[in-house]
Amino acid sequence: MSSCDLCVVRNRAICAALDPEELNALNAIGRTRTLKAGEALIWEGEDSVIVANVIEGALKLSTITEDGREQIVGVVFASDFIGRPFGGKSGHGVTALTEAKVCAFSRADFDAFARAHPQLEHKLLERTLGELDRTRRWMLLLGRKSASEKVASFLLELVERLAAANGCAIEFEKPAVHHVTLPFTRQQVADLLGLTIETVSRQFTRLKNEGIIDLPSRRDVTILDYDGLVAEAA
Amino acid sequence: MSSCDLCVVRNRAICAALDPEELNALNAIGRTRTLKAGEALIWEGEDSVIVANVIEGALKLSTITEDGREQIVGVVFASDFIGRPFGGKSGHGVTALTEAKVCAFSRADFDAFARAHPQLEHKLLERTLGELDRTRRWMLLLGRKSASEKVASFLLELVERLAAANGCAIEFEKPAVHHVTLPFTRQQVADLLGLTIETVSRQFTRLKNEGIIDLPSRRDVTILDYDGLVAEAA
DNA sequence: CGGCAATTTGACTATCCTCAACAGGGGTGG
DNA sequence: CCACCCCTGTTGAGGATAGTCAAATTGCCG
Repeated sequence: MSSCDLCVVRNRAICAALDPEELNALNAIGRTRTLKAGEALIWEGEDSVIVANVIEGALKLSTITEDGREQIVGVVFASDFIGRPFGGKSGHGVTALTEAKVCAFSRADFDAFARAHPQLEHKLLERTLGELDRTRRWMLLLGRKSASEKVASFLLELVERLAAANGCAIEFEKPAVHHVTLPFTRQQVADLLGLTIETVSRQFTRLKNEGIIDLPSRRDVTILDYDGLVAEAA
Repeated sequence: MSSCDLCVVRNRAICAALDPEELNALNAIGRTRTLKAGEALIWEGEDSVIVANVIEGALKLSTITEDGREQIVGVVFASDFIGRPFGGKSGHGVTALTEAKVCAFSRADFDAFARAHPQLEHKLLERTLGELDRTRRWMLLLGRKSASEKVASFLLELVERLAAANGCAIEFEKPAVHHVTLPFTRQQVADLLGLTIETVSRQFTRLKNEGIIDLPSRRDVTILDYDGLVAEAA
């Protein structure tokens, strides 16, 4: 029995394309790995040597300029795919935001396996197309939105994604009071939104003062007025 | 004989994965279409009904906020793929920047054909992964670079991509004097960089005054000091 | 040559960044 | 168990970058 049978993302990750026998073969070339918060899995600019599925936790993809400015270019959660198959260097580093568990493969092994299993490649293609859509939506935020719009949009996107990552894909009650535990520090939120930490902090407290959100702790946000937040997101 | 035999992007577009017989079958479901500059091929938010290969010219992918702010989220040239296969709405409009020629398919037809031809899906996957890499690099520009860095980076990326699109993939002499004809208006450059038209204009004239570029006409840029431009791009 | 749209230039302003000081809270060690 | 410390986050003041509004200029097309 392959350990995949017990995998919590078995039916949501790209592995869902495989039948039990194929899954066994894939399992044979992968190994699960646990990362502490802050631990890096892939470094920016290195030759792409591993790819992985996220089983649990959250990781950031980010690039840094020579002079130290950082931009987070993606965040992945359970069931998402990490890495750059089929040649090339990885243009961004991958670092755990929370404690995380991934199912990692050597890139060469994965490439060969994928090419032999078109169903898997198809899933990967769908996932990549979706990620590209999401990334392009984020570009509108980075290029054209104000600080207040950025922060509001960020919170909305986060509740939606976390809800999806936790399986409740069917129903998502929008006008309710939501609660989120951020997998980010303020600095990381800033790096995601293209702002400074101070500006992010000011926007958070402004939203709190206006009664749109509450901030029970540094890592927690309660959305008290969902429609108000939508209005802020422009 | 399929018209693909004469196609100038035959060996660079995703069609390169197909043998002559398969190509015939693909050709049967596609039709070439010519677009004038400014003409739209896909509208933002509509159900994805067509996909296409670019044969000639340049097109922009862009999203617009309700209040009219626009962000260009991608630019495609000859041999690039357009559209969103496998369900979903298109999150951005596609509009010709120059006169353009595309090879268009009904999305349903293309989906079915692609699923039956893993080689084609593989090419599409590689292309999509590459596009995702490029898009993520652009996020660093949007989120973390200053106006002067944005404009310099834009010019460098453009000469590189146009050189690649014109086939000279092997050799690209960096330190030489380069000349580019922009497929963009100033407004479109602004929408690409997340700036205003005035700021773009000021940066162009500054680079000109500093002898780094020359501006023979509104649509033409000559790079006089490549290294200087690289230095500006940070 | 005139008209029109795109671009440039100028003056002023607002937003966000920078630098700096302060506050809070979670963990450690006494 | 409490006090202290360090890290993260918040708040404040001032300044710089890019945006806004307005006018002048260019160059393209009939």
